[in-house]
Amino acid sequence: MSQGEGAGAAGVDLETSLGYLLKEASSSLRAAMEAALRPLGMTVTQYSCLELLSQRPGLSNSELARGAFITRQSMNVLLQALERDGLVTRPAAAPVGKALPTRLTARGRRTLDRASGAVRAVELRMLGEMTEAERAAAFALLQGMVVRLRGGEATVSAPSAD
Amino acid sequence: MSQGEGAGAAGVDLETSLGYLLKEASSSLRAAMEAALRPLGMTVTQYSCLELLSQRPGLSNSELARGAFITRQSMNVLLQALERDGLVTRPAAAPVGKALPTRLTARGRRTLDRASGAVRAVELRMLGEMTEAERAAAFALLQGMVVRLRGGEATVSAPSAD
DNA sequence: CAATCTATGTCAGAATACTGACATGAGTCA
DNA sequence: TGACTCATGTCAGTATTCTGACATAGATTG
Repeated sequence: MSQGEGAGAAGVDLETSLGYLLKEASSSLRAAMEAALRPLGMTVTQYSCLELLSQRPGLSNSELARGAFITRQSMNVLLQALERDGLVTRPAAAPVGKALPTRLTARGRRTLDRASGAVRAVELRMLGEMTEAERAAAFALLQGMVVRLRGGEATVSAPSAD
Repeated sequence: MSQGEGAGAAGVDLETSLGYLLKEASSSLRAAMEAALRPLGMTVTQYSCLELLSQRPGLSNSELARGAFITRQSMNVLLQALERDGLVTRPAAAPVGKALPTRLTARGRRTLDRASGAVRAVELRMLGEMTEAERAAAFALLQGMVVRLRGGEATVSAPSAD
């Protein structure tokens, strides 16, 4: 049966699997981002958090966690560190409910600006010579995969970001 | 200017970023695989290791680590557990060099067979109604990204054709 | 032959993310 | 109003992965 080399029938052929290649691409991207952010003393997750806050000010801890694809507990630890370092601010009390709207400080924005350039360079390198049509095709194909994997769930619900 | 909502010029627009979408897709795939493997009491990394060993018997610890996109130290921890549970075997002494060729046991193969079906179902769901041409296109596009990301690190040159 | 380089396996500690749990605030519904 | 459900923030413990370090085996090089 599939006991020798060729395990392509019952299993997933790693040579041609889109899932495996997707993981490889994501791993490569993460490694490249880590290398680009290391000189700035920043991790990928920290950058993701700051970038999210830049484009969607006032996101709560849970919303940031979903946007960075980690749990809200992990994001909470990260936010506490960022708050301690003066990169973000959170009100002591929630204006409504329990959600604490987080915002970048001036220092946080400056830190993000440096990192954002490095990350954009990585993304540009990744895109390379891809044409606009190819980028659009890749975007559509990946989006389709996400939709089917999640069963048609939305990504990050964008609340009224003031 | 770019400090409010629309930070599309200096940074990376998360709404249209292929990198962000790539991370989202990988996260979705991992979550789906975890959900599929949880009933079997197996993690994604464990499955990756067993699948690699099935298709490439005799891979060493370091080779498995590269194939699963983790460090060889982490893979070593995983292999020790798999060996303890009787799913894989490693010779006590290296036949050549220091590399220890790892192989699946009968029990490991049975465990993998169950998991492999579950994972293949996830991949099929991810592919959905994609045509063969679309799959090939996605594969080629992702492969290109990997090549460019792994390629130059200091040189952002990337001789563009346009 | 000897020195050097590279790759590997492994141990130990640190960093990161996750699961479990609890209390709180808001919305829903009888 | 009161019970119920859901989402959130947070604490605590666990699990996984990473970085650093060391010794060893083979290849390379002079």
